[in-house]
Amino acid sequence: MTRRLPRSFYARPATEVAPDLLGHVLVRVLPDGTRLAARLVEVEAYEPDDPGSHAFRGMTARNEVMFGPPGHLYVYFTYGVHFCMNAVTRRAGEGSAVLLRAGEPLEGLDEMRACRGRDRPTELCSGPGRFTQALAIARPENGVDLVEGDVAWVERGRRSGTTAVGNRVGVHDTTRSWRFWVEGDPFVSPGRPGPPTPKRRVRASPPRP
DNA sequence: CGTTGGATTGGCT
DNA sequence: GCCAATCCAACGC
Repeated sequence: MTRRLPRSFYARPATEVAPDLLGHVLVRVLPDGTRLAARLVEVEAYEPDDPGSHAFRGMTARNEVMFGPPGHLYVYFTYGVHFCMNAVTRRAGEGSAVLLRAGEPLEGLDEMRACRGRDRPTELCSGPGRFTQALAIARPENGVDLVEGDVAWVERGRRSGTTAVGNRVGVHDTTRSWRFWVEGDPFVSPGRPGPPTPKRRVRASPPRP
């Protein structure tokens, strides 16, 4: 039996692949052979007809990997400081991916600490920018094959806990609740302004005294 | 061609 | 709670 998730796993809508990824293990092998691993606990889906997606306005040099075949890593640079990584989903030409937002460190914690400059396990892979930094994933890793390559892949892991659903972080769209995480898992990212669970609509403020 | 702001984070007021 | 860091795609003129 093989532990690695096959191409067919990724060749589905991101909204299906995303929750299914929770519990599986992202493995990253550094150039020197060091193996790092983290259990996925928080992801977000980005679909073709989705204004919040980089792919929404068509293919560009930046997002071309998103339009390639499924099972590849789409890495992009943001805020002039950080990298974020995604697993490409659906079929070539469609433009869809799952953002890997957080993981529980399993192997290579000291290497991750060196990359991150932090010690606490919850500060290693809990957040999309942190996650890529901990695994030493940046521009050179954009486009790597997660199914046949030897740089990074996803192995089958055990599903545990309940899957929670909410709005995506930093995406101003309350109609697509495509963020998925393991309920109560301590390695889920803090999500700055507070985890974007479905927002309540607030009524006009009451009369002042 | 200039401006704006983002699938973020960490440090400081 | 606020903001700087620091690149670049998207959009307006």
